[in-house]
Amino acid sequence: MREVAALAAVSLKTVSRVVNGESTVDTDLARRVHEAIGMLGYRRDDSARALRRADRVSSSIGLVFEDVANPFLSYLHRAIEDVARTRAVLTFAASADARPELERELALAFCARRIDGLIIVPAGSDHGYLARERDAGIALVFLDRPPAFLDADTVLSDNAEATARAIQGMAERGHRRIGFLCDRADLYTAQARLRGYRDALSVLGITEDPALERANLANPASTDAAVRELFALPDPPTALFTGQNLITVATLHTLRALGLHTSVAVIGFDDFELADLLEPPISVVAQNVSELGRTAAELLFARIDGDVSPSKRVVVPTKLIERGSGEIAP
Amino acid sequence: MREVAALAAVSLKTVSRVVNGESTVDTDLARRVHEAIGMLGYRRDDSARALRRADRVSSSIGLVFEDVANPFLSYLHRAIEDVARTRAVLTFAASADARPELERELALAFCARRIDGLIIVPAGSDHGYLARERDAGIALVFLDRPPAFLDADTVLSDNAEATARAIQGMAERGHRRIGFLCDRADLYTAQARLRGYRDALSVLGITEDPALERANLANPASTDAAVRELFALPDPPTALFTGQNLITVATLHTLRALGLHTSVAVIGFDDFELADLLEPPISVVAQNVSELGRTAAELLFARIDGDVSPSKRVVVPTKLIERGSGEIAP
DNA sequence: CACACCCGAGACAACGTTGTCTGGAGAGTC
DNA sequence: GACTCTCCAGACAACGTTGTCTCGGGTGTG
Repeated sequence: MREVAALAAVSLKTVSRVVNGESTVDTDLARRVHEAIGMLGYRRDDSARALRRADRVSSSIGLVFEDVANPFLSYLHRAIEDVARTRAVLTFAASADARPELERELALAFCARRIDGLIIVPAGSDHGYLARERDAGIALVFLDRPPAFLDADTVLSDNAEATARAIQGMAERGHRRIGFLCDRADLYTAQARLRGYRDALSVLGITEDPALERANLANPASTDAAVRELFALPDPPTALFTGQNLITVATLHTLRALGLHTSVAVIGFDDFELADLLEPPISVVAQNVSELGRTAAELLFARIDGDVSPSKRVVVPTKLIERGSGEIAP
Repeated sequence: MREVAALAAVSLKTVSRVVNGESTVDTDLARRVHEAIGMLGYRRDDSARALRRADRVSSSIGLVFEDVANPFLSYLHRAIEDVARTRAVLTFAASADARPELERELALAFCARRIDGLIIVPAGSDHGYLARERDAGIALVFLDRPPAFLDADTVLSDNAEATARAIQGMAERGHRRIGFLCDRADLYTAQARLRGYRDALSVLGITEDPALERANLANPASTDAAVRELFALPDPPTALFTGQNLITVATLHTLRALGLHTSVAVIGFDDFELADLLEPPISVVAQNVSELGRTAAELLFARIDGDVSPSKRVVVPTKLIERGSGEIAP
């Protein structure tokens, strides 16, 4: 910038004005500045700019996800980015691997770079540490799962209700032994979906069998083992509800290996690519991913724009898509 | 920071030293500073820090992709992030939608935030504008596709060779009319794979039929139309090669709709989730995604660490996975 | 005891930018 | 012609840090 000013024979401040498109600059000076910028390849340093500007806006937001490669989350990422782009805001993303201490580290690293806002799909069990960051002016939105020990905007799917409806549908088709497979039991989504499962059984007057509930299936191998154990039971399930996309996929592999894919009913939480081309086509509880992402981004930007109203909690409805696998009779 | 210094009754510089873990601070003063930090919730501003530090390192890198929600790219994202994390480097990501002007805008926006390096999966046809950024000290690596009008490290798959091998395999099984479906013809990957297709036909002595080559399939709808047109030909293909994961998936939908999924041979470029559970299981040319991402990240960090050797071009081998669909006889 | 040496703490300036204020030139008014 | 007003350009300080330099006090040595 100093070099540009020297070459154009103007002051630093005039360069700044030209770069920022201020109209109060003489046409001739502006031309000289533009020429100098072209010759030197000068580009404004946006981080220094954010440091100095009165509003401290960095035009960037951070995303803390479990894994950017999980299709559900990468679609969310994209949906959020689409909203951010309309405001010329860049998006940071980081994978916390469902490790609370890493989640915290990443969230704080984002804050230390003075992003304008943070969208978190939390795995941690205490987000109190973010209160200070929010007080420092960083907008916060929790997505897919609510925060713990912190009051902040939250966007969720209707996990329990949707699961309950799916279970009821299976029961209406005659299933009495419905297996339930889910993610780590300390995650809100796993808990909520398990609650929906239990509520439905209770309403239906079906006695819960703890042997049919398998949680903490954090990887394909543990899911595979769990499915095999379920079907090694003396009285195996006739239907399965899988509480997350990766678990659904792993379960399908195992059912195929066991030759049970056409005889056991399956409904999965989360839709996934090619579900309709499998044999049988897979029924799912589909989350409205773009709506989840869009809503979270819009809440975030409203806060960034100065909204100080009480925290909001938005529940985005899911949709049961019956493709065949969920409608298999016992 | 000023408040911390005042509360601990030390100078700003001492706070800085404590925060940065320098050992030349009196234990008692350090304790007072830590207490003050705890009481005030102070956190260092890493953007101001990067501005002032001699090495100008921001500990962040940028990724410009076509779409962070494309599974191939989101896995790449993850692979790169894994390397970055070992160095406590944060990862920005942005989707350029294969729009060259947006790609340029995003790349420059990253540079304006003074990231340490940039990994680009390019769609643009001229990256000369990045020469200045590289001269300004930003490391650059091109991934999946090479840069145009710019000399920079590049990591690629063996697109043409892998495609040619797949086509040869199909020909050895008796196929003479093999359709080729690919992405936008201005993308390097589409060109390279098309070249492999043509080279193989030429080696095999099969006359090219332009009617069997369909490029510019940028979305599922155009892919669907192209596949239907191929099978409306008087002499339709007996096999298809699909040059990209999204095109493969769209093609499978259409083949199923046409009832041709068990009679037409299909090999797709890029592996994808559930390919093995489809009927028939889908044969693919699988890219070594984690190796691609890891290699790109390692090249980038080598540059960031000061490597000034000539540009490297790394080709990562792919693997043909024969699952059934590619081995269907004509 | 005098001297050199070392070490820790603070003062100061600087990173690249922008908000604020001032000054001077030109135009407009009576 | 003197005054005011307007407008544009530049000087200066500041954003939150850290590199460099200086200074003072304690330690070790002859």
